[in-house]
Amino acid sequence: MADIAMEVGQEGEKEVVSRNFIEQIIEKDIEEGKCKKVVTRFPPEPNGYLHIGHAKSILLNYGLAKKYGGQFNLRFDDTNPTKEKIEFVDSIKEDVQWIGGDFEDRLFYASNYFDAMYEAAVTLIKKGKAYVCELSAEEIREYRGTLTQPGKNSPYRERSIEENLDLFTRMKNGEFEDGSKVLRAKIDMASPNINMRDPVIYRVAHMNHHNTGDKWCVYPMYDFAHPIEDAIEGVTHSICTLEFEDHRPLYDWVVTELAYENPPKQIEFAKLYLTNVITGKRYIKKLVEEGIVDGWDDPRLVSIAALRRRGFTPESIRMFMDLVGVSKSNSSVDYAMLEYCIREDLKLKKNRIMAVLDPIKMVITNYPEGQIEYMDVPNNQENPELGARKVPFSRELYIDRADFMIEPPRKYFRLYPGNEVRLMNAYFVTCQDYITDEKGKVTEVHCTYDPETRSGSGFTGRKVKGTIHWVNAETAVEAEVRLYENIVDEEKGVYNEDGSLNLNPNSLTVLEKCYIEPSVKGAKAYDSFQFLRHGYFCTDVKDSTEEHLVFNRIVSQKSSYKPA
RNA sequence: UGGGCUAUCGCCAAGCGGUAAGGCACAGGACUUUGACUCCUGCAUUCGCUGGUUCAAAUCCAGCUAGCCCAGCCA
Repeated sequence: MADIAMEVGQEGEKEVVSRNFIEQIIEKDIEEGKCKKVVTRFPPEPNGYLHIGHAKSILLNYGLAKKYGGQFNLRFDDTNPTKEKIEFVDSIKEDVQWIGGDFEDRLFYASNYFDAMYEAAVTLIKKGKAYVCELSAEEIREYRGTLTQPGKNSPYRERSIEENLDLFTRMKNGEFEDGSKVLRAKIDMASPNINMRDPVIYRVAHMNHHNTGDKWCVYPMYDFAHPIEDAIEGVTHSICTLEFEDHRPLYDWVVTELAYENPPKQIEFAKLYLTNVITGKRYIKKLVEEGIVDGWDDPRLVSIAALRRRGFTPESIRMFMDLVGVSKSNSSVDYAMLEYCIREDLKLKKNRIMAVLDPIKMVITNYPEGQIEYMDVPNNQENPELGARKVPFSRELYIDRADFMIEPPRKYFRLYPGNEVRLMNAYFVTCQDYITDEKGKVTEVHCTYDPETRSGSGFTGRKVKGTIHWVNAETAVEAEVRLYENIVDEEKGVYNEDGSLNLNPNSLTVLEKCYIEPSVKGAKAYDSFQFLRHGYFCTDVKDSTEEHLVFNRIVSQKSSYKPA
């Protein structure tokens, strides 16, 4: 999103270039010589899979580094072993790369800086700026005061430097139990900003760390660790979300007390919220853990893995982030904007095939029995570069139930008795008759075709208003189609107030006996394409086989047909 | 009188004292071998509210109002 919104008008017109507020800050820093080379980073904690909200952060940070010729790092902020797993670091690496956050060889771990952080803590103690506190967690909370009342000093606040050094060393050496002692920064218990009321900066946790194993039993807290991580890597602009604004004074306190030469600067921006979906790692996590969805990449989610499985492209997500922009106001972007981006990206890029979701048989009564001809069908009508294919056509076809009506409403111009339509890429057909079962459900439609109207023949004798999809009955491939919808909508939310689940009952619809063109049989051809007359974009998923295909619906195109 | 932040069209979002960009959505129309796509057209006399400064204010000042965040030994 760094190369966002640049519109150059006609010659002579003024050029409109807009920059987001972070770019303005960076450009000012560069101008003033405060920053020679821009360094940004994406610092996830490996405690879950990435979702679309993270994509905004990744692309923002990456885009900024790229725009200003700087560098972008991926760094795991793994300072709390209780929540982190190697499974998550692997998935995060993959997702960051997939989305286009190219960190080259700069993959870092906060846990690799534990030695430096420990030394930094010792430095603080020696400066008289940190002390070992033996208050319990509850007591610390009580001493902290409230939002409206100041806190009071810990009785351990005035220990000697020597004693603090000794105690901290022994904390590191494993002499104390979890929770018995913490190291605190000595700042101001009366600060109106609660984060400055002698925050805990190191805690004891006897636990195996996914990267450092059993080497440590003391771990730094985020507020202390993060600025150090940034400073070590030479990060110039440490971009994070709005809820960390109150932490900035502490961030600055740490880099100041530790006297880093070119201290990084924290800048906050608003998280991405999307209508109609569940963002928020903890909710996604809950759905996964409770088995409500079939994993982190369930297509009903908006994790990056799920978006990938649904057929969203990295390009479409990048375009989306460009359109969304960056600001400091909490906002919720309309899901329609994401849909627009995937339509825009796929429409010239992917094959468009014919398929019927709910088949009814069509018999062309004046077409010779046993004859098959192969129609030339462009893979994408708007992009000849994608080539063409041969699609078999014969006397018996399947069309979609929605494309035929016995008694059409006004302005319906697909098939109905007496009406003529085009079978896409084939002939004009006119409905002569239809057959229903005992319940009145249509089972067969009988038509006649006009040989002169073959597609590509140049026939201009008359026009039809409707064009419908079809599939040759004998050679069609049967498929199972799974239509996925986002798991919640905006109003209801995933969970009710009492904690019960509020699952969208239509979040997954399985359609059996759908028919797909035979010419695209074979899994590769199904990698994301436009599907059906109104153009669902689909992609195959892991269980595709020769005769049985599974699709995820990504998004439907707009349809301007509205029955009366 | 805790502190911090935000407020411009249904949804995002430019704008940074000189008289409201753009995109999505929506609504008309043209075109059409996908009712798609494409192409035209329309869509904020007004910038949360109220005052003030100024020749001129969405932009500066003051006071309100609304929303979000903060009292983890999470990040």
